[in-house]
Amino acid sequence: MPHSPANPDAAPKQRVQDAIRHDIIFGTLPAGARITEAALATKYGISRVPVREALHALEAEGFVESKPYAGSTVCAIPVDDADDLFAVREALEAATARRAAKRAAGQFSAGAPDGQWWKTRKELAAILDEGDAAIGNGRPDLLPELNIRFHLGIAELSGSPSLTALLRQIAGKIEWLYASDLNSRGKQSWGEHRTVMAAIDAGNVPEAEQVMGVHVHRSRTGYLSRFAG
Amino acid sequence: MPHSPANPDAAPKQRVQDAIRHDIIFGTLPAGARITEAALATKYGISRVPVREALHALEAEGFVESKPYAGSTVCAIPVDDADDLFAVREALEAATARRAAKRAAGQFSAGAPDGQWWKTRKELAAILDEGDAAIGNGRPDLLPELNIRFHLGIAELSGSPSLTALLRQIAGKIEWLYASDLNSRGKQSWGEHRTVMAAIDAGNVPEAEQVMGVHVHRSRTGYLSRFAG
DNA sequence: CTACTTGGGATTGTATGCAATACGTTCCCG
DNA sequence: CGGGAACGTATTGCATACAATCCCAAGTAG
Repeated sequence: MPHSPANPDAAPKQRVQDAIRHDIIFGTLPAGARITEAALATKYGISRVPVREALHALEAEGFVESKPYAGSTVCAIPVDDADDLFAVREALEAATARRAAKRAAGQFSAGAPDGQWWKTRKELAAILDEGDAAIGNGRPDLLPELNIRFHLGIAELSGSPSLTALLRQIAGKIEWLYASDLNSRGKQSWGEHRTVMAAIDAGNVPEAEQVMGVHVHRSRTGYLSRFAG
Repeated sequence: MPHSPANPDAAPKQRVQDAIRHDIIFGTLPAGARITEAALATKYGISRVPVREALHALEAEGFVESKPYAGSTVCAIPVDDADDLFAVREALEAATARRAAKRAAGQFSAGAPDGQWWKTRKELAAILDEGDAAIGNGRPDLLPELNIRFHLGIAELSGSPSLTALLRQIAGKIEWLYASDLNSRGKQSWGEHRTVMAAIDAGNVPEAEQVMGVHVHRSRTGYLSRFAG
């Protein structure tokens, strides 16, 4: 959902925003490339206004940099920040997992079922199944996208928009890093997701926090060892 | 700079963005309040377009929530997220301080002085002096603003736009929390800033990280004890 | 030859008008 | 009297037009 390749019938602004981000993450738009609103407007057959809003949103996400009256350029891949980004992500996702477990306990027991919560929980179940199917069908290339959706889903379950927004921002950068690398830890990492989900469903707060922390930490060391060698 | 009260000769978009954020942080716009572009446009005597962009930026910052074709409302104060936000901030600022110290070592020794770096370093010195003066003159109310500028300045010194953007997002929320509370730990907390600065200037990487971590941690426990206790 | 000014062209920022969508209200039918 | 569907209003989303700003290059004075 967040960084899907293309949703033809979405709002124009969202469409071009996703398209540009995709082009940046996968290298079609290299770092330092100049971007002009007019060019994108003609390219996508829309006016400058939605393009402009998409660019500003991407600036907030950290993919492009704009200077007033001067134009926008593509930011550099934050490869030097990888270690620190993972460290922050560790603290952040430990918090989302802990809070998700806390809320889960309330959802399963008490008498005020939250429709949104159950919807997200169902989506997560579907994501896990899709991932397993992707592995079974020899399509591990689908895992990165599913991976991000899983982690954002957990953040949704935490019920904290603040934390979700922060994770969304970090996840974008991490997706960028992984796209430059070719993801590999895939299968083993994916299997750990069910452990996280189980801890949350059980309402086991400390275990949820700990398991998620270990999961993210492994992802971090995996990436760093692959990249820095 | 980031959340200044009002800069009359700034761009309209930036001006209304700061004004609205100020109104939200200091309670003029209460949580749940409906916001319409047209009303703000008349209020500030400008067109709907810059207002619209300001609102979208504030949505990315987590202060307002917008639904397509339905309008925007002021978000709730993230008081339940305080603990987690401080935890993430601890990891984040430990990273910025560490990287700032690492870069400082390079700046003082080697032969490639970075103009931007020195400019930020000078601004930080001015901020520290302003804070001392504010305390001396019995104006501790100026400290929260200076406090944020100091921490964002350290992030600038780290040379990482990713980390700076993340801190900016978190700092906005924390400023919001502190505004609902009335800041108190002020004076002692401010004094710790010179310790952080000294560690960075010395290029003492582990000490910079550790001192900043303790500083933020004290701020966290101080807030939580005041609020929950 | 250098430094400063002064144009032109390109690009973003803002204003206005129109189209698309959501929400509340009312009216009709059961 | 209750429920659901059509409708009107309010509000956002997009398109077009214009103004403000910046960058760069050419030209001129010293």
